[in-house]
Amino acid sequence: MMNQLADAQAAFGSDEEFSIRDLCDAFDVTPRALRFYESQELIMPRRDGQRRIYTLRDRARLKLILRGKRFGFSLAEIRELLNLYDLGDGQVTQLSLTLETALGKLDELKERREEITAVIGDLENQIGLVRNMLRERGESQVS
Amino acid sequence: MMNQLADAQAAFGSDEEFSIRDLCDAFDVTPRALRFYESQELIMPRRDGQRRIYTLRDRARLKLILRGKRFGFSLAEIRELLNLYDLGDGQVTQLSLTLETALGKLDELKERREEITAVIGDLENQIGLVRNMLRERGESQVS
DNA sequence: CATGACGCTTACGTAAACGTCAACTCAAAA
DNA sequence: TTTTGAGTTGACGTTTACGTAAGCGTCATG
Repeated sequence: MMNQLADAQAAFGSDEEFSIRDLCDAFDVTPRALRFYESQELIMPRRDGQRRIYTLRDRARLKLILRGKRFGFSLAEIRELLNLYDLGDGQVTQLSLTLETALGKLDELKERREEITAVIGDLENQIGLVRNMLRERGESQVS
Repeated sequence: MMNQLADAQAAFGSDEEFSIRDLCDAFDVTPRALRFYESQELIMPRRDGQRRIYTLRDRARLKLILRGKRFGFSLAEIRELLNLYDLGDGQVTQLSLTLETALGKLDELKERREEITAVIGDLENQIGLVRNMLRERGESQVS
């Protein structure tokens, strides 16, 4: 029947807390993956007894994890990136050192963006070529 | 920067050839990796007896392979991309079908570029925050 | 009360992308 | 001619990022 009642506790507690399933559904990942990220110290949800409780902050971290993966970063590298974002939370240790790391990562990211731009350009050229071939042969059936 | 197609076509009529070591040194990969890519049909150098001989076209393909990897594409996906570039070489089969695939990949690439731009923006914000914290605390001791 | 549905941990399995090592070929150098 | 150096083919090992199955606890509903 009303499976939503299962969310009753979360509803009472707060609007900003999520079960493992909530996050899985929201980001299309498996519980196994989330537990694995936790074992790798990428997310650290608090516990209600055994059960994991995720906050909005955990959500944001997960978002970054999945983004990082799409760019070919390893989970270890992603953990580094995540640590950079933690600075806003009040941690002050070795701030300037971390700043260096951040600037490095920033350069890396910008270089990657240039690369992807180059690939996009090449691919657009190729597509132009193919379109010409189709036109010349009068076989153009695609927009 | 010249695009990959230009590189590949320059190979036409040219007699520039490379050993496996040449390519390894040029792109900082191991022979094992190149042989593996070959087993996955990403590069197909011709043989002089047993030995592999790579052309400029193979070089261009390798460049694309390594780029693709940096963006988290699997070798299987990269093979698809490479096949798109092969069209310039005279293959005409199922042109319009391939065009569809190419357009799809193009969208995917553009979306990734937007994502990476977002990440860059976030990181720049974080860096700004850290710089402020350093300034306010007057603890900026490391360059 | 029992039966799922969901979650937990522990542990082994797996696919991708190579690394590593052994054993061989083959041509050039010593 | 022996050695050396570069290249080759298996075959097995390794790391990453999970999948999968076993076995258990916990509720909420039939």
